[in-house]
Amino acid sequence: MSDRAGLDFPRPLTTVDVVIFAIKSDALQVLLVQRPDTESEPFPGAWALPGGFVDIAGDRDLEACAVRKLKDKTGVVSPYLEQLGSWGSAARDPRGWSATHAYFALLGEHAAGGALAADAQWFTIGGEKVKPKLAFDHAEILQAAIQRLRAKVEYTSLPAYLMPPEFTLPELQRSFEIVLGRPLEKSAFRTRMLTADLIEPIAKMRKGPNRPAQLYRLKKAKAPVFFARTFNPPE
Amino acid sequence: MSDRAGLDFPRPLTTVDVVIFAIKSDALQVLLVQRPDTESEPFPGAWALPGGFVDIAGDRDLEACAVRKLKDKTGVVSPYLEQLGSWGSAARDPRGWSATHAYFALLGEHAAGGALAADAQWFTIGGEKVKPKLAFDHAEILQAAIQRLRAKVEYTSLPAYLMPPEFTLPELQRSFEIVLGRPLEKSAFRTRMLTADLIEPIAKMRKGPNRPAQLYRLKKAKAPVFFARTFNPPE
DNA sequence: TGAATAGTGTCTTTCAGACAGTATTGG
DNA sequence: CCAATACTGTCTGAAAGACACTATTCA
Repeated sequence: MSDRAGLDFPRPLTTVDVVIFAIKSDALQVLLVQRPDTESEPFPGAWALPGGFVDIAGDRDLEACAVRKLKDKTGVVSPYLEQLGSWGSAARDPRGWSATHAYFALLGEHAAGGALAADAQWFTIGGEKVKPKLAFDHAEILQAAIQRLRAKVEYTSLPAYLMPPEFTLPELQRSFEIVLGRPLEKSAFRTRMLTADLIEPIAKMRKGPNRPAQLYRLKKAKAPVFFARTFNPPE
Repeated sequence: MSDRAGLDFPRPLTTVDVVIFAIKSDALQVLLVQRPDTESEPFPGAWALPGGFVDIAGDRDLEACAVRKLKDKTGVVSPYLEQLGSWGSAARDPRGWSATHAYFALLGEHAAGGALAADAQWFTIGGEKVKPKLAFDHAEILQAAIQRLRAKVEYTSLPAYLMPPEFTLPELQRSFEIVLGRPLEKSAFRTRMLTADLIEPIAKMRKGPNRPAQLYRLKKAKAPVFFARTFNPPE
């Protein structure tokens, strides 16, 4: 770098993309948007992660930009937003050297049911991907997000953010199991959750054709809890 | 985004910074570089993380850019390089909206002793920072790197990358303890490491004024090992 | 009363924590 | 033999795995 603020060299394109997860229909799903079907845009008509260019006039920082894009597509703000990583190379965008800052968000089932943007749609995750072929390197980013989510669910309380405001312990366990793709032991799960200072019972029960279940809610402004052991370490 | 590749809007500055850790003099240290003392540059004379602008002609991708900056300052390539996160905002660089992609690298004690660039120097880490006031938001990035390193050392084998090619188990344990800032139990440490399929004994011993210690080396091209429990979970 | 699901208890296993005890070198 | 450090063994405790058992609702 020379002196006198020599900033007249070409700069990469800078974008932010958000991997938005929710549990719908008893499955882990991700929100995708369809790219415009104009030939002048890269990947016309393809599905992609919600995202776009950083607006240096409007976005104060990267996270604000991610929140904006999330809000644009879902109308809600996520209870959990974490930076996933960044991907930048000469090849990932045909328009030139570009770098994207990827975030991942967890939405409660209630929030995921609201009014989506017209070009947005939920897709079920199968294994570590989704059926349609994704634009750019978004398949790779999505895979990283799924791996990160699965890894953290082994030893954190992240699935709590996928729940509606009131939920039962069996429902919470089901969310863990959906993300992990394997069953968990009921009693170990219960003691872990109840000793974690994460949730609190409310004076209501979930009724059904069987024994009612205690309803809980997340404790106020609760950051994710980290456990000292993973679940059920697959040998 | 309109059609016809309307890319003529202002782009953020894009940089890569690397937090380079090594153990020297029985302490965790980080490599910093001094910024040029010209008034036309931001933070003249201040210490900063090694880094700089992405060169869209020369750097194939972000990681290649990070490797280049690491090599420039230390002359070596790191056995471990992990993406840490990105920081981008209107305020962090007086020259305008900028985003940096931060990496962190672990260097073996041997590699950290080589010939540094003239403007580079090692600094001991105290707590979660370093004595000099850092340029930009680099104090925040350094703090995040230290927290990430400490957190991962609880349940991974990362300190193995801070070792020279041949080392004893007590030496490896000492590296864990330096990073964590607390002592570990000898026998639990040994069984954990030896069952991890991480290191292998070589036909040599480390001599001293006492019982010789078995020397080990990292197994070939070994990715970090994840343990199912943390050490010594602080209550 | 029985189906269904919620929730508890009990026994076992695994592995870290604590710490004592043995091993092997140089002086 | 002694100091010093490497290494092993043994007991304990905490939390998970497995799984049986009890509890409470509706039909």
